[in-house]
Amino acid sequence: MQNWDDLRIFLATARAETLSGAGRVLRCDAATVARRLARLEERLGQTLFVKSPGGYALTDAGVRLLPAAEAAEQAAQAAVDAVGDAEEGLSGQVRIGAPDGCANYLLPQICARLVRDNPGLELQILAVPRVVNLSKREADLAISVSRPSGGRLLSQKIAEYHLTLAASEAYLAGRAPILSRDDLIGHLLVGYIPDMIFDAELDYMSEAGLEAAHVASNSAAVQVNFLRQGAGIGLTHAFALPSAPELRRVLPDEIVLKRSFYLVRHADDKQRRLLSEVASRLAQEMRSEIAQLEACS
Amino acid sequence: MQNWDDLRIFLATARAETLSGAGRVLRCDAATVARRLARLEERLGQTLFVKSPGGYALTDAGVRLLPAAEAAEQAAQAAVDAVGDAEEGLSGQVRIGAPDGCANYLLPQICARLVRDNPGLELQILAVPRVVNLSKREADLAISVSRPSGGRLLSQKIAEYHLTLAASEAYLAGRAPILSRDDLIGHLLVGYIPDMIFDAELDYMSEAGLEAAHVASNSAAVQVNFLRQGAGIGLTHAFALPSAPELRRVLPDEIVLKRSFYLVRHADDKQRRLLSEVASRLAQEMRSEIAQLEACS
DNA sequence: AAAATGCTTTGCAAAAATGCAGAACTGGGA
DNA sequence: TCCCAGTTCTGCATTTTTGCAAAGCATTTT
Repeated sequence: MQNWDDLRIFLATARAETLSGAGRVLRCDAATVARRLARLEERLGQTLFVKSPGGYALTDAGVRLLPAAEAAEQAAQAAVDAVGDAEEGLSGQVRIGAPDGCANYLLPQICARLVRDNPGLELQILAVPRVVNLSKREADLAISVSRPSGGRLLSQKIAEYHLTLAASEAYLAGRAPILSRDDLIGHLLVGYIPDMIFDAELDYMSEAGLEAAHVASNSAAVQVNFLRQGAGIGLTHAFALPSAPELRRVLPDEIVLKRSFYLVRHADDKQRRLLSEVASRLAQEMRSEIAQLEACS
Repeated sequence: MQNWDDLRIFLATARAETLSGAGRVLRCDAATVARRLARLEERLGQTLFVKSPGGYALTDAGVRLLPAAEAAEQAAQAAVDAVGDAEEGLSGQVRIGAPDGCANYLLPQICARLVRDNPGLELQILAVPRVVNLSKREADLAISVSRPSGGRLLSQKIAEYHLTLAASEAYLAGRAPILSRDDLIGHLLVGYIPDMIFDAELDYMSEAGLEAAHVASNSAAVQVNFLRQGAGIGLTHAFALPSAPELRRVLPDEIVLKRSFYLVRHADDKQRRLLSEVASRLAQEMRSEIAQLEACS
């Protein structure tokens, strides 16, 4: 292998499945990516991608090459880890994928504390309305509402949290008090867009025995903002309520759903001290943050 | 890590311990090596080498980086292996280190056959008057006369061979026939340079009860050429005799030393199909070659 | 059907990396 | 003592690589 760096370009392209996509993550022009891939193919004497205006797709030889390129990525990561954090403090970059409720109401303050305490640390929050694809390296760490199914992934349960019905004071003021489940009939419901529920755990409404939402979003944060605007009643994360003072719990004792956050990471990353440290502190901080936020509402 | 290829330069320099040495194996200028190392150090924010006109020596950070760079090398090798040998035939480059007796009288014909049968294959024979350093990647495979002591090395016994006393017809013709060990007294002896014996297994002479050599070389092949020129009597590889028709065995039944060749390779290379294949064919060919050559003399 | 959006490919100018040659330096041997 | 062989370092010409912009294509949207 004459130039190990071409493996980096190959890997990015295999993941992005497109020259321009690879160029974005590599911070270079698509033309450069194309030329370096061409060089790699020439040197290996094998065509690695089938090229089309729709993108680049791996050939058989390409998929054979993939694991080796991933191993090289591991090594490169290990390299920066090896020289980086010899002394105290965490340093480096880690990207955390999370469902948007968590990303909006928990991670900002937690990550802020973490980077304040570790000047060399760089955290990125990737809020995605779907389960984040760790295998494609969209993120180093992912927070999920269920254990991952398969793949070479490690998962650990972080914390439990609760969902509760809530609505704005303004909305409730103009209507009859809600004292039992039956009083919910006729109310506007805020919830998920049914066919965009990417994880069965998010199907709150049917579990709570509620009908489909009248006002819906794929984003938990948007739903909260609906509620704040008085759009109706909806199930939201209890830990989101303190940041929305105009919201009141509805039937807090009757309707309570319990969920858990899981932290999942790639099995190959087990050795990476930085990730292990961030993961453990993240879990710890999330536990206390949830406990505190849920208590004060 | 912005450029994985810099790890390649780093690794070569760490092994060569000198910019110019690294430049030679990398086939590029020393200045280039220096500049790329400087870039790598800058990007990692750590100084990797202490520079002196005597060469480059690893710093602490450098030795921490070393295993990661080696892992990257593994991955790069796996990459070329992955795409290279999908179909029939072996292809790629493998360098075989061997003591010079083996390198001269066995490997040439064996390797010639191997490359003839596998057009994509490229074999290099590294004849060294010492034990070849696999850890520094001087060779992919090594043939040795003893099992390696330590390190992450795998070894397998290939074949037994024999050493016998021999001298040229011309030399013997002018002297009294040698019928017993005692008749050797007064003869000129050809052997190894005592203080250049790099492996105890090569200390034939003392084992055979012979005194120090009058004419010596560190090379078994040179010793054979001494014998062919009628310089005296010496212990040589039985398999070398067929290629030297003017040599005759001396006391063939009384003095016979038995030795073995071992094939040793790096433990990290266990996965590399090409190396495994070459190793096994090499062992097989050497066995039959030795048997054949020793028989016809 | 036509426009528009995403992609790849290509040509060209700018930027970066490389090789070369020479200078400066060090250590070892006659 | 001087010299020699080995190294690293530096400036410059050349080659290579890169980014940009335009062009070409397929697919989807209007």
